[in-house]
Amino acid sequence: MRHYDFKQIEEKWQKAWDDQACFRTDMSKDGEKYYVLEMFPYPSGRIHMGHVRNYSIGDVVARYKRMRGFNVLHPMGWDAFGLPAENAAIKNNTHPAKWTYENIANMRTQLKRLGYSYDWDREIATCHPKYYRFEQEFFLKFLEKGLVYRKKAPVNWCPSCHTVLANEQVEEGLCWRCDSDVQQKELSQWFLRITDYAEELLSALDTLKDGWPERVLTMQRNWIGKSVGAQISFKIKELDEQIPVFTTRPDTLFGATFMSLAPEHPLVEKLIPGTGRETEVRAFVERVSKMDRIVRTAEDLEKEGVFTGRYCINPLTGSEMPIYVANFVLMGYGTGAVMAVPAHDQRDFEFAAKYELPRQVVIMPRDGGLDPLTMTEAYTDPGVMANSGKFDGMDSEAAKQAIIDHLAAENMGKPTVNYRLRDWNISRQRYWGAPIPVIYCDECGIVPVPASQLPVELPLDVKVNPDGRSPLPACESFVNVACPACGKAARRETDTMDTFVESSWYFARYTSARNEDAAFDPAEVAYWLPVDQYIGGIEHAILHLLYSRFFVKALRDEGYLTHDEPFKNLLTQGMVLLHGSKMSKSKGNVVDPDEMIAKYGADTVRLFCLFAAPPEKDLEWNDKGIEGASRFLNRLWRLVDELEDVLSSVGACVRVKGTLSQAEAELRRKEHDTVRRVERDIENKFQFNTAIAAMMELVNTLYATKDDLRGSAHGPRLLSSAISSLLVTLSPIAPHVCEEIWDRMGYTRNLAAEPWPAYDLDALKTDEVTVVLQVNGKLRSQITVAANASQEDIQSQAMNDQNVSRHIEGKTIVKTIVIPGKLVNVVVR
RNA sequence: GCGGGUGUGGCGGAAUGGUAAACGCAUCAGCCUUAGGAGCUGACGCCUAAAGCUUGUAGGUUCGAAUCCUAUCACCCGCACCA
Repeated sequence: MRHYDFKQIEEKWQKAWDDQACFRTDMSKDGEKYYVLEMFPYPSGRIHMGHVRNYSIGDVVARYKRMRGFNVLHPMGWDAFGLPAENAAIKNNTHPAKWTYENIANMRTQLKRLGYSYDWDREIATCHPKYYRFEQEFFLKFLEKGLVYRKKAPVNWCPSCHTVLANEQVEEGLCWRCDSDVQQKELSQWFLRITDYAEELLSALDTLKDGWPERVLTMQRNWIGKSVGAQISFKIKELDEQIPVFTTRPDTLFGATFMSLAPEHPLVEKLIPGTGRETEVRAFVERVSKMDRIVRTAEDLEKEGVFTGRYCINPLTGSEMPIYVANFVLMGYGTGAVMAVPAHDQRDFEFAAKYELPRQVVIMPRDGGLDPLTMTEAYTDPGVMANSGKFDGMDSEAAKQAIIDHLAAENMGKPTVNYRLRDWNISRQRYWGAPIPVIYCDECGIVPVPASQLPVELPLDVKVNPDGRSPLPACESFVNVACPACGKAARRETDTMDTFVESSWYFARYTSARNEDAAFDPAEVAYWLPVDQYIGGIEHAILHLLYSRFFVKALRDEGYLTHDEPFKNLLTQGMVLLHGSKMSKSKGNVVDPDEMIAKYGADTVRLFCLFAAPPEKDLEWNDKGIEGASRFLNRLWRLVDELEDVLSSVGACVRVKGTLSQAEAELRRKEHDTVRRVERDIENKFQFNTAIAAMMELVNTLYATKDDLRGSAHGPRLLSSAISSLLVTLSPIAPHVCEEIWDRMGYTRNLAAEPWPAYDLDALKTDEVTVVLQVNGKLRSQITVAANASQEDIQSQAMNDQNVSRHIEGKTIVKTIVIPGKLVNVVVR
């Protein structure tokens, strides 16, 4: 009796796979390509259970696809720039680079201990100059093309991180990383023109609908936020100015009775001089702009405003509309100005009621009955045009276009599509990031770093400031540089790029990870992309996935790539919970993977993560549950141990010929049925939990039959065959223990290189089947009949069944439904 | 408010419209053992003598519904004064 020494076994096979370069990938290999990728980790120091789950799912896919004959690319790397390195450097008085590379070394060891089948030759770290030099190259290409630009704009500022944030990194007014209150600040920053791709990013979501979860598509759709409408210009009375307005309801233009501007609107300062209302308006703007962001954007905030003293002209009615500044109008959406239609917009309705502004009904419900004087809320549905001049009587939906056409002809407006999506601010006032490759020259202005001077390396001989401010502006050797254009003294940009830029193209870099001359080898990248299966957490539904989609399109248009989308299929795995909440250090509810591996072994940890829940659902960690997983592998181990004499007597690669006894046929059937079920469950949405359940059943069957079969005519070979099939199908999930048993059974080739077994449909056939008998759809009995029994035969047997006849006695048989091999339903009245 | 999703034993979860609760955890009983936090065998939704009842709730379609449709409730997630 040999003990299941998982530690020794796992070390042995990890070394063997490594020594034989089992998982090195090569484009020239046979088979259809398959690129499976898990979201790469931030090197925070140690892996957590979420990583283990994510990478275990990916590894099963990779190993399974390899066994199915695919040429599989399965790489791993490190999202290595970012704030935590700086914070840790401050705390531990070290350097972010040292901290990061040490963490990478630690975590790489941890991942190797789990036996993942990565091609480690393609490993990348985004903080390495050989990685980010290509990012700088992209930046310069984008700059040349105008896809990246610099502008002074109000930006999201996190006072705690001392840096700006992209809109996507602000969650409910708080910094996504540290939960600090985000402030607005006016700064000159670099922006990527992601809005140029808004329409394609939206419409191409349709091409992903078979491979991406619905809710991720919906979140992206909402985030892009397309609205179709019109831009309309309102002339200001007594001033040579116009107010452009975006509206989705041009059909209500005749009902626009006043104008609302955002407090930050630049026109406000132009409007108020000479009206005698400067003090009041400025006080209001001041008060609103000082309000806490969360309070101000709360929905139940009372709608307030102040009259500016100016009027604009309704382009259709010619009537004067008072211009208000209103607290609910957002500068960041549309044009920051809203034409107010109290009768047909609830916010305008409330605002008008408060300030006693006129209300004009211009859309009537189809069944009439809308009284402007007694209405208690805005009527926002479509209807029939009224009080709208020549448009009266028209369907309001049709009138939208008609009014836009009319305005366009009069040069007062145009059809417009508005997006919620804003350009991506990629400047960060932090040290540990990729330098933005531009130089500021007093003579020449903004000068791109010449491509020949790339990479602009991040200087490592600096010390991070205890207050978190970037040390780069004070780093003379970095900042001071000769202008590439005129040669005079100039200064480098000291902002670095948002780390989401690095993660927007890493999946493509894996295809050419060691190429120092180009970001991507054209043949390699064309062969491998898109990623066939991407796996990661739902938290990246917008940020990373939207940016990556944008980057692929932008790089495509620069000629780097030929694909439109990066990720063909997306699996968003659930979180790993302990006691109902996400594991986190601060909550103190963390299960350490290393401890679990030491206690149960990597195979057991992998098995549990895959068995406890389907991949998309949250997984509740359960200390008893992992013991169950451990018990299963031990049971398998003991089974083979107990059968060692039998197995060694038949050797490897057995074939079974001849007529089988019933018990023998039953085991053979179970073997093939298990292969069929495991294959089906993996192919169908990666349902590893039910695949494992099927394999557990096979082990149970083997235990139940082994003593009878070890002495039967074909028993030994059937037992050997069933165990072999079990090992092959279980090996993607628990690779080490399977390799070890496989080896002990006398097979010489590595299990990792073994093809997936084919199940035999003939073996699945049975002589007899159980047929369920129902009366009026209710289960009454069951009978066993020959598998080839005729419909009539089954029906007559069913009628003769005692339980059935008891329930149909004295009643009229209306009809009888017979599903061959399954059930009989007798309908009586 | 808009959009997406989920409701099944004590727990995690299974069920191409066809025997609800596979597989596992927990629990209980028995066996084995000097001992066991090991292993083996079995029981395990509710109510039961039988019948009957059971997939959040109420309807519907169907010979037959956890599964399809309608309504409703609860919970989770995303966006949100978006003009």
